Amino acid sequence: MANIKDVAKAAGVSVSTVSRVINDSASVVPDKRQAVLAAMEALQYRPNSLARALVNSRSDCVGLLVGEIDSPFFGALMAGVHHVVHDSGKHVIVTAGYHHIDKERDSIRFLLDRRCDALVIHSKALPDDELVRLLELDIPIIIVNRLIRGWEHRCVYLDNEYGAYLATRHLLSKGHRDIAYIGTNIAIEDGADRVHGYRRALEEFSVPFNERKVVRTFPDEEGGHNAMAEVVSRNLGVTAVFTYNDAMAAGAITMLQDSGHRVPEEISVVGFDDVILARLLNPRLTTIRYPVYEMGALAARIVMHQLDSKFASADQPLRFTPRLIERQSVRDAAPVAV
Amino acid sequence: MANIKDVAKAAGVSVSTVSRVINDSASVVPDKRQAVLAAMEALQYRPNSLARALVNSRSDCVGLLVGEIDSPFFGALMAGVHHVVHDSGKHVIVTAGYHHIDKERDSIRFLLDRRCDALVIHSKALPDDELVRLLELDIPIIIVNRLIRGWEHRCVYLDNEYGAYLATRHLLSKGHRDIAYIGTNIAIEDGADRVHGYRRALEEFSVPFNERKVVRTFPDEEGGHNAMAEVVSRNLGVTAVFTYNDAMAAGAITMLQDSGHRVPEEISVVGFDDVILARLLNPRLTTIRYPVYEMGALAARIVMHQLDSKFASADQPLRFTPRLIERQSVRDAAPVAV
DNA sequence: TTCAATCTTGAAAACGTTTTCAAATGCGAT
DNA sequence: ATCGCATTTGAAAACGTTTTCAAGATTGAA
Repeated sequence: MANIKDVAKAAGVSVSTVSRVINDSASVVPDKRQAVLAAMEALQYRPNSLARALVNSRSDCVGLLVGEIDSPFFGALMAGVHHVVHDSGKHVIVTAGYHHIDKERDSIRFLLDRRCDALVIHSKALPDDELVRLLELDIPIIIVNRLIRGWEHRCVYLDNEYGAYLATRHLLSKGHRDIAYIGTNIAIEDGADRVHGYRRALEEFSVPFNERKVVRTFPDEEGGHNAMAEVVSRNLGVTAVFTYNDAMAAGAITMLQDSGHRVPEEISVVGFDDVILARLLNPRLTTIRYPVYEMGALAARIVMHQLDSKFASADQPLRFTPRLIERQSVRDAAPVAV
Repeated sequence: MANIKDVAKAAGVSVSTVSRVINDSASVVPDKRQAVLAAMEALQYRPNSLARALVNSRSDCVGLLVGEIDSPFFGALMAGVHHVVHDSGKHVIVTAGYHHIDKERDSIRFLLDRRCDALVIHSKALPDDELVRLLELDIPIIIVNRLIRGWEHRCVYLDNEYGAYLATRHLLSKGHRDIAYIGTNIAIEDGADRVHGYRRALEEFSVPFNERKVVRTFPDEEGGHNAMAEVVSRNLGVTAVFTYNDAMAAGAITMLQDSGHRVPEEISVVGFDDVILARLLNPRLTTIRYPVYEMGALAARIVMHQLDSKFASADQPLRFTPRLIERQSVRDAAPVAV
């Protein structure tokens, strides 16, 4: 592949001149400029971005760490980040941590080694202090979907407690009193927050919390399915279920329908996230809207602005408030229960 | 951030020695090695991968171009590629083309400029000759989900015609004779192939092809919804629908259910792709399995092997055969029709 | 103790850019 | 023609690595 020297030689000028026309960083007389342009075209020359990044110490890349690449939730996060970064003429490098501490660490190392100009990080597994050490680096970094005490200004997050509270309160207001919670078995903050929200709503309605009504499994469809089976087998007289995410809700619904229970006639279900899936399920899922696309976009806008104040600053609160999306998976509490 | 010189200074050795311990490319006496290791640790040194890539002319990155980042189909493709590339200790850089010619071109440029060692490309918009020009470059490149004449050995693709044939034949074998096809309005090879498969099955059953029974819209849920509405409004006595992909099938089903039609009792539906969604729809969607994860993994294995024959070669045919997945969205043709 | 063979080491060149700096050129005014 | 000034140019250094090469140190045998 042709390099800048080849172009210089072909155009009969020095490499400096070629560099100048590439970046038009200084004036070059018209005929030389033409010669350079022609040579670049003829040789199909493309500047080596690695060399360029090396000398500029700027790679024009924003690194993004997500949980999985293959998930609607992270898909929306990636899309939000991609969108604003591309609009700024920069690029995104995505890596996935699969909620595993070593993989998350490796991924962040990779992004740093690649000399990304800024980072947007979604980490579930890394401990706070390790993230803080990152934040102390002098590159723009935003943490998404997690709140680190003392670093609120660097975190774009959702009020998970309130989301769970909303969901549970909705069920309670429909007359449900025996509400199961299907949670994640990954030890992660938002998991704990959601349990808190669930408990707070219960308390508000003077419904005693019953540990047996909460089941924790892996937060995917299968996990939801298994958890639901477990709840049913416990025979707790449950009339409603609130799940950690929509995928688990989907699994729970499938399990219920397969075992002859009608949703929502017998059992109401509320999910969390409002991924595309939620609208397509049958019954359409009542859920908590998690504006993850917007949060990704905001995180990206913030780092872009920190990188270069020519990019619009995002004067928005970093804390997002979830919202209840009522669809068709909730009914008034029925006498029949499981 | 500390560089190799700082480490050398701190350890009291030359940069060459540091480099040697980093890569253990040559022997270094134990005490110096220890000193270097200690200095690296103390300075939190991480080699600059850009500089490294520059001199090695090897970036340890595989570039991947997909259609959208936020889609279950491409999610599976990315996951497949990610998986094998990571297992080989290399990294993936993903870009999205959004089925737009300029964006696809830019994305590929970006990956090439970044000096990716190899490329896996899913392109809908770029013309054949432009892709051929890429294939002629001397870096490993595999084209996914598209067949370029004369370059079969560089394309990992699905027999789309056969998939559509299978779907249509399934419907015909269940007694359906008035079968609508909801296709994509994007001018792309696989779109045309699927129409062919649909027509071939029709011919085989001596059912005349009726252009009015095919509606083309944007290949997403909304497109499917609109297309279905259009089909219904045409009053063609249709008893079954075959759609270009599962998202369109979801949209079509939603439209039918909202307008009081029962699926599959009145209308049968068959999708294409078998994304996660298909299993979760109600009724669960009968569809054509598109093994996109496997195809991504195969493409990745091939380029990895071309890069370095120490990676296992993938002795597999590059052409994948779709398979019918029977679930619950198809019934025998009913007398009532729309 | 000496010599050759082997190990270990550091200086310097290379990768492909951008940028600084000083030299060369062009131009208008005298 | 000459001077001064602004414009345009190229050589060289820099970015952070790896690698080649030759020199220096060490070892073992004679």
